[in-house]
Amino acid sequence: MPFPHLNEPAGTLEIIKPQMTHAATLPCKLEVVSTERGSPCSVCSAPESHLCAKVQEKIEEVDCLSSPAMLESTIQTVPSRRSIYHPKEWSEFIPVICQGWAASSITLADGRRQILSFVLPGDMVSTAGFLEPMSGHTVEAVTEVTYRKFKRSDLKALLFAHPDLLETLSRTLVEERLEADQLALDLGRRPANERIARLILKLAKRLALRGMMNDRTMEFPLRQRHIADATGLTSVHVSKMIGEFQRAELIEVSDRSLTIINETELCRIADWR
Amino acid sequence: MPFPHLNEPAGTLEIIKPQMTHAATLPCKLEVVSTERGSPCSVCSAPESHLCAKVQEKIEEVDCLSSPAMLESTIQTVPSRRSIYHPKEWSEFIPVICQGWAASSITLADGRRQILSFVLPGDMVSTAGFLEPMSGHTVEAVTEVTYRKFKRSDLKALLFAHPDLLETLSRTLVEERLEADQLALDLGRRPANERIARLILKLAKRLALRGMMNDRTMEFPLRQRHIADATGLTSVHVSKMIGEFQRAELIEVSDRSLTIINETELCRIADWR
DNA sequence: CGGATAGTTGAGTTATCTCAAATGCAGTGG
DNA sequence: CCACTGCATTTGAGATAACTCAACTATCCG
Repeated sequence: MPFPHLNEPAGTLEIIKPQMTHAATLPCKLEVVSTERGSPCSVCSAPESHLCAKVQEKIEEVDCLSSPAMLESTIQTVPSRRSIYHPKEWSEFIPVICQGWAASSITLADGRRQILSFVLPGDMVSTAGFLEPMSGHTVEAVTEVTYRKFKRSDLKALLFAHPDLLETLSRTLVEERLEADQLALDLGRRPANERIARLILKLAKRLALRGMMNDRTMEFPLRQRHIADATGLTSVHVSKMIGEFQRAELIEVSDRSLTIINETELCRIADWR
Repeated sequence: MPFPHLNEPAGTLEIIKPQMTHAATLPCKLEVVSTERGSPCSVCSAPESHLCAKVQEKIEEVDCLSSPAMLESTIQTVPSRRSIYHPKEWSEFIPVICQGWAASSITLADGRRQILSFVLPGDMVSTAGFLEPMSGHTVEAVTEVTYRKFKRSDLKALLFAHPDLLETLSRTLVEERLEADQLALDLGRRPANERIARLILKLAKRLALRGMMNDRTMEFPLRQRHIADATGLTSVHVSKMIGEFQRAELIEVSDRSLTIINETELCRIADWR
C-alpha cells in the first residue's frame, strides 16, 4: 500500500461552486499565473487552441445567452501524490488541470506502471474519458495540483449541442492518438538515453507553448520514478542516464528545475525530428 | 529501396466507380466472404458496430434519399508487402480493408519500425487519418489486400452532415486510443513472452468477432518480423519465443495458420485480464 | 529525532540483441 | 527445367543494455 491516504473524503478539500458569469470574473480563488495569451480561464495558461479553451468559450457563450446554471464546476486542490482520477471510482466528473503537473498512467496488479502522459495546466484530464469514464487509468498529482471538475453529463450535453465542439474533440482525440503512437514507437524501438532525451525535449516544448519556459530553464517537478515509469525504465537506470547527461553537460538539474545546456546535442541524441 | 514499384500508376489497377444503389447490389466485384452477420458491405465481415458499417448505412440512406453521386469509391487489390497508405504521399483517400491483413506502422529514417496495429477486414485504415492525412504512418499489406478507397472530402462532408456519425467517430477514436495506451503499457512494461502471448490472444479475439476463427484455429499470415515489429523485439528473439510456446504446447503454428492449444496457460502467460 | 521518500553508486545477473551460419521455400529469368 | 536471388526461419555463441539487489546518503516532514 504505497499511498494509504488516497481518496480521502472530500471534506478535507477546498470546494467552490462558481456561479458562471464572465471570463474576467471567473471565480477561481487563485492567483493569476498568466493571462497574457488571452486564455479564457484566468487561472491556467493553456494555448487557446486547446479543447479546454474552446469549451470555456462555449460555456460563456451559452451562459450569456440562456442557461446560466447549465455548467457547474468545482475547484479543488490536492497535494502531490494524491490521485485525481482513480480507476475503480465511477467518476462522473471530468477534471481540467489549472495549476501543477499530473501523470496519467495504467497500473497493473503486480505494481508495474506505465505513465502515458503528463498532464499540464490547461489540459483536460483524459480527453478520451469524455464520453465514458475510462476504467483502468489513473491520474495522479505530481506536484500540488489545482483542478476544476465538470460534470460529465453537462459537458456531454454541451458537446452534442454544438457540433463544432464535437469536431474540436475529434481533433484533440486524433492529436492525442498520434502522441500515443509516438510513445509506442519510443518504448518499442528506442534505447534509454533516446527515450529520456525525448521526454525532456517534449516537456520543454509543451511548457514553452504555455509560456512556462524561462529561456532554457523549466520547473521540473518530476521524480526519477516518474521519468522511469514514463520511459519504461527503472529509476536506477534513469539516475545513471541523467547523471551521464549532466556529466556530458547536456542538461543541468538542480532543485526541481532543469536547464537545457546543449540543445543541439540533446536533440541529436533524441533523434529529434 | 525495398519496394521499387510502390505507388504504381492507377492504370494497372482494377478500378470501379460504383453507382450507389442498394446494399444487395453494391458493386463489389469480389466473392462474398461472409454475409451472415448482416454487415452492409457484402465483401467484408466486420462487426456491424464498426464505424465502417455505420458509414455504409448512412451512405445508403443518403443515397436512397437524394444525392446519388455523393460518395464514390474505388476498389483496389494490392499484393502483399505493398504499401497502401504511404507517408509522403499526400493522400486524399481513406481506405477501408475488405479482405486481407494490413499493418499500420511508423518507420524511422534508420529503419527501426514499430507496428501500431494490424488492420483487419472491415477496419478503416487509420480512423485518426479521417480529418487530416496522417503523415509519418505507413500502412502495408501483410497478405494480398483488397480495399476500398473513399474520398476524404466526401467522407468528411458526410460526417459533418450527420452528427451521430461524428459521435461514432469519436467513440472509435476513443477505443483506438485505449488500445494505443495498452500497447504502450505492453511495450514499456511487459517481457517478451507476455507481449507475444497478448498479441496472439488479441488477434484471436478480433478475428472471432468477425467469424474468422475456426474453433481454436485462425489464419495467421504474419511473418515473424511483423510480430517482432509489433512487439518491439527482434525477429530472432520472436523465433525463439514462438519455438518455446510450441514446445510447451501452448500453440501450434504451421502453414500460415495458428492454433491455440492451451488457452488457459497462454492467458496466464499473457497476464490476460 | 524518526521515518518515509529520493537519489547515487557498485557488483553481479539476465533478457534481449547482434552476428553468423545453415536450411527451406517461393519467385524469376534464362 | 534449373540456377539464382531474396525472404523467412532456426539455432548457436557471444555481447550488451537494462535490470536487481544492496548499501549509503541526502532530503523532507511531522
